[in-house]
Amino acid sequence: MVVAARRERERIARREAILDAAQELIAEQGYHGMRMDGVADAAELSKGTLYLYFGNRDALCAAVATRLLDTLLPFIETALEEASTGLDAVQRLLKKYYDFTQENPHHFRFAIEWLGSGERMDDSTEDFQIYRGRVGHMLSLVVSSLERGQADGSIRPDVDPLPQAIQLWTSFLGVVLVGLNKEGMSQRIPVPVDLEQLVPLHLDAMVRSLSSGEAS
Amino acid sequence: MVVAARRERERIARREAILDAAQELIAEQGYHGMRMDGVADAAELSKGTLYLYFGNRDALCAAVATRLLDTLLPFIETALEEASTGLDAVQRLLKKYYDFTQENPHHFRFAIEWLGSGERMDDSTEDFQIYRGRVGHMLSLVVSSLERGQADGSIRPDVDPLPQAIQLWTSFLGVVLVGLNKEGMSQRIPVPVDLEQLVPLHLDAMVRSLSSGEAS
DNA sequence: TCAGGGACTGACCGTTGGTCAGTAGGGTTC
DNA sequence: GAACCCTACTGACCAACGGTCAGTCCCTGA
Repeated sequence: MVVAARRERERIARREAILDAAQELIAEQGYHGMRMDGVADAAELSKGTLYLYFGNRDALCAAVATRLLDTLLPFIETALEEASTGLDAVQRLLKKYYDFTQENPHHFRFAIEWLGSGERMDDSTEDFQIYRGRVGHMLSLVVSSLERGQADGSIRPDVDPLPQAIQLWTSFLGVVLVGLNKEGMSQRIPVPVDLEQLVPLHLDAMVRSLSSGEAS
Repeated sequence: MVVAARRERERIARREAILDAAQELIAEQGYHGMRMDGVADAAELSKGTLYLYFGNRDALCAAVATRLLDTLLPFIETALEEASTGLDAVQRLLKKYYDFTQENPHHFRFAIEWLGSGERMDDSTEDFQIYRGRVGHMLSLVVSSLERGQADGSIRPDVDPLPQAIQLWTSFLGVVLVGLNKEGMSQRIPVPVDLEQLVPLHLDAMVRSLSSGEAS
């Protein structure tokens, strides 16, 4: 059926239009500032229509997050190729992710909220499953970098790659979370400190703890 | 005026009653599940009255959080006294905080949400200022432990205590955040890993990166 | 020409944080 | 002890927002 194929194309195009509208609103207002009414207005659709394309608000957020994360992946893959050792690859990967959070702070906040949400956020929708898959892929890149480091001798052989990758990832999340709100945070954390140096400091700590001790 | 003194006592008692109600609801339902109507019902007051004692919902949450954090401090102080070295003190402190998050997961989620909230959460109220002060005190304990470690030689002398304390704290936040939802997280992170080992793994990494290399 | 159905609409609903005009009653003043 | 005042408290009300659904429009295929 030719009609069915055209319908499918139109459906995908409309979905993309909704995503465009949502992404722009999120970039302006953050995930919390993004309203379904606002997306409907921006996409020139009624609110009800949004729910024909996305299960609920969280699913729409997840779909936008997936889009954003997909723009990051090529950069990370390039960085991994350019790395001289596995340990170097881990550093470059985290650095690239950090740069990404600086450009897309709202995406990062969404990810953090999801991880901390307990049962509050409905992540059973298909769009969320897809996002989850992307996160899993990112983690697998950390794991393989650790394995690469053990193969080339730059990373301690007694490291267990999978749990260590999670440790690397999650500890990095906390550092970035605080480093992200440099302006507001200096009031939240009632101590005078330059948050700009936090990420390099953390990367240094991670490298020290992973390094086999061989000359780099 | 005797009357004024009694009024003041009554006011404090009522405030405590509201805090009791809120704290119980938070323990049951989490910070997000806590409703102002629910607190009013539980405290046998009208909702309007709550706003005579707390600037807004966030302020009430912060006041409960302050209460909880205050129960943690003595345990941490004891742990610091029992520590043999500064490096040991850092480990014990983080471990005690971790135990606290296991017992009070909702408090921890609130703290994370505050840190990541950007401008969303109104933390300008007096109750929030007080909470902020408590957080600052916790951080100062990490700083002094690092200094102690440099004095007794267990921690590298080239560590800068204040930024390093923030790095320790924030990286720990991320690890605990993920470790907290052990059940749900195993579906969020699409990788099979025992999240129970995450915190020890992270503590080990932190010790490796801080240690001066001297025998413990 | 007409029946079928997919896409879309927008008025409506429930929930919830926050507001404010009004009330009750103990304290103060004369 | 009467009149007044002031503090604490009330609860009906509002606006914002995620989500729903009966109804409409129009393309398609017979």
